[in-house]
Formats: sequence, C-alpha cells, structure tokens
Amino acid sequence: MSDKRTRAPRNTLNPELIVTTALRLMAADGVEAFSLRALAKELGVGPMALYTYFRGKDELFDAVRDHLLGTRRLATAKGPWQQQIRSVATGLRELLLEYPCLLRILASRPLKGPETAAVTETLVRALREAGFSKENAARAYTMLFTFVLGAALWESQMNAEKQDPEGRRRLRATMASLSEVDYPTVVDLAGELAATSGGDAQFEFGLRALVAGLEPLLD
Amino acid sequence: MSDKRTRAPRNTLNPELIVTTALRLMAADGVEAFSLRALAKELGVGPMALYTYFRGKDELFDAVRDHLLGTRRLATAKGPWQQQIRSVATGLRELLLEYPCLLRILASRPLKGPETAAVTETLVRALREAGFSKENAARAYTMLFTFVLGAALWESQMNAEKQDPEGRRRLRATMASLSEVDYPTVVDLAGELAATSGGDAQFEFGLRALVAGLEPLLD
DNA sequence: CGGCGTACAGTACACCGTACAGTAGCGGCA
DNA sequence: TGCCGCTACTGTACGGTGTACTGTACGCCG
Repeated sequence: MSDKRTRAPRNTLNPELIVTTALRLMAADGVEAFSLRALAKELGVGPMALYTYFRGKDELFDAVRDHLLGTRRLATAKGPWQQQIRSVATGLRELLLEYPCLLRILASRPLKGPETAAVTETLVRALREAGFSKENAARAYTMLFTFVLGAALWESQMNAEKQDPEGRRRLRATMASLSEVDYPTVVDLAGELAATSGGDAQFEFGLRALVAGLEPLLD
Repeated sequence: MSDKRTRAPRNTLNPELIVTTALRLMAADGVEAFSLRALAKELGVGPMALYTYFRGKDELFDAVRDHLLGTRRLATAKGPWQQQIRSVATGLRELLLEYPCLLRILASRPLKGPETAAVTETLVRALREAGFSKENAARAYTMLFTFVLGAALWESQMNAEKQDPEGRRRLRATMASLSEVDYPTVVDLAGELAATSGGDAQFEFGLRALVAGLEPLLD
C-alpha cells in the first residue's frame, strides 16, 4: 500500500478501514487464509497497530460480521405473509452466499450481541403481523433462520467442492463407488441427489415446504 | 502415555488408534484447541509419526468425521412415514450435539466422499417408501439434512455461549440494550426468543412444521 | 543371523497471534 | 509560535502451529 521505508502517518487507520480491508482479503482468499499479518501488510502498517482498534483476531471477526449484518437491511416484499417471509429468507441466503466468510464466522463464533437484530426484527414482525402468537413467532423465526444458515452452509461447501475439477472428479468417483447392496436407494437416486444438491430451486423448494408447514399454526 | 526416554516401539500406532485418540482430545478441549503436536504427545510419539498414516491435519479431520458418521447407524422408528423421518432427523441432531467437533468439521470442510451415505440412505429410503417421487425425495432429503445441520449448529453455539456466566450476562445485556424504536418487535418478543433459542422443543417444533410442509407433495 | 524396508525421531522453517516496551507525530494549550 | 504530552504506530520477541526433509533403529523375512 505505501512505500516500505516510511513510517505510517498518524491517522492512517480507523476501525472502518480495517474492517472493510479485512473483509476484502477474506472475500478474496477465504477466511482460513486470512491473517492479521497479511491485513497489516495490506494496510501498510505493522501487525501490532491493529491492536489499537481491536483486542485481537476474534474481535476483528466479530466486527466484520457485524459490518456485514448491519450494512444490508433485508427488504420485505409486499404481499401475503408467506411471500414476505420467503423474501426475507431469500435475501438472507443471498447475503450468506455472497460472503462465504460471513457464513464461516457465523458457524464458528457464537453470537455475542445484537448483530442479527435487524434481520430478526424484519422476520419476526412479518410473522407477528401474519397473526402468529408470540411464542410461535419466536419458534418460527428460529426455525427459519437455522434453516437458511444450514442450507447456505451446505450449498457454499458444495460449490467450493465443485469449483476445482479435482473435486468434481472425486464426487463422481464417490457416487460410482457406492455399493448398490448397502445403499440401494442412494444409488437409485444418485442423479437426483447430485442435481438437487444446491441451487436456487432446491432452496426455494425447502423454503416453500417450510412456510407451508407453518400455515396450520394460524388456526 | 509412555516414558520420556524410550523410543516408541515399532507398532504403537495405527489409524484407528490415532482417530479415536484425536476424537477424545477434540471432544475434551474443542476442535480449535486440537493440534497434531498435542495428539502426538498424547500418543507418546513425535509429531511426524502421524504423517505415516495421514497426509496431514485435514485428512485426519476427514478420518474423524468418517469415523463418527460411520460408527452410528441412525435407527428408523416404526410407524407412519412422518414419524420415521422425524426419528432419523432427531437421531442425527443428537449425534451432532453429542460431538460438537463433528459439527465443526462438517461446517468447515467440504464432503469428499460417501461419508454421509448411511444417513442419506436411511432418510431417502423412508421418503421413497412414503411415496415421494425421486426428485422430491432428493429435495426433501437435502432440505431435512441442511435444516438439522443449521439447527444443531445454532443450538451448539447458543449452548457454548450460555455455558460461562460471562456469556449469559452478555446475552442479557444485549437484549436490554436493544433500542425499542429500532426493534420494537424483537424487544416485545425478547422473552420468547430467549426461551426458544434452543432445546428439544424448538427442534421438534421446526421438524414437525417441516415434515408437515412436505405432506402436500404426496398428492 | 544378517540385512532391508519402514515406522518412528530430530531438526528446521515459515508462519501464526500477541505481549511488552519504545518512539515519533499530531493536537492543544501557553 | 513553540513545546509538551498523549497515543497511534513500530520493533522485537516468545511460544505455538503445520509440515518438509533427513536420519535411525526396530522388527520381519530370508
């Protein structure tokens, strides 16, 4: 970023710059390849400079997560409550798929605070307005959220595996090597399982079924 | 494990011993605290000895995952297909909650092979026997699996956060600090959200709704 | 009993997060 | 305008990690 010889001036750093740069690096090379040292080099400072703004790597991860979760407000579509809910869930999935690092952070670090409040508010409000009781709204929210999380996580990993040709080959080899006597149904459905292992249609299918299963709770 | 002075005899190691010991360490101290060096020390061996059996840490993780997924066959309850499916899903959740490290491995490393074939077979067979088409069975399976994964992941992290009193305090403080004008519904449902954020009842609720949403697909 | 393959040991390297102590640039006050 | 103190940044260092490469001695087989 800057020349190698100069000492970085006094106000080169601020939390937001650090977070956005960290996010850029994580999006480029993956969370696991991310390191404080690489981030510091990218910013043209020494590694320890970051500790002025964050207690450590974990806190920086939290900040990145909060940044992503706070930046986007998920829009609620107009229409019947089923559609409203589906639109929020779809928006959340898209956010998670756009930033796999966010997915990894959510999956590896417990929530500490109000980070998800925005998406929670959106979803829970739609559920309440649809007529769900307090308890059912809370339950339905948790269910929807965890479903989207799991689906996005799985999809993201399938995508990762399908990225490199070696992974594709391995997947195919695996399917072919399955014993037909041990796993007859899996072998029979190999094609369908591979075809539906991810993608918008699969998510839409699950989401519709889930929301449909919620309807009877409205009496 | 052995004295410090002696050289380890020739056949102290084998893949299974390594995997089970690794699993024990991971279950005791968490996946992130696990290191090859600690494992080697536990086995009374130098770190590089492990490389005779595994290409590296990643491959060892895969082996642990396969060990856990292969050991237990999830039982299918007798009864209507809804109940069969729910029983398998519940069994999978219990396995994931019993071994949080398995959860972490599943969430961080893409599947490479037939590891999930056993649970896939169980679920997909039940769905097919219930009368679902090939495509719908595959879709329903993927949906169920990702739901259980997401729910268990979320629950496991909530549990972790609730473990230490500091985490509990932080959760409560967070709820209290939420602005009532920004997040009125969340504040209104704070109690319900906290109460339903995990546990068997929450999972059961989600699972029932999900399976109920599947029923219309049978025509 | 001897030699050979290989399961283990040892050393080394690059990299990680971060504790601790020093230094220099900037804002604010005289 | 000039100086002073605060603090944002630097440097060094430590203990840890995964793992590549090289050496060694053990136990099996002829």
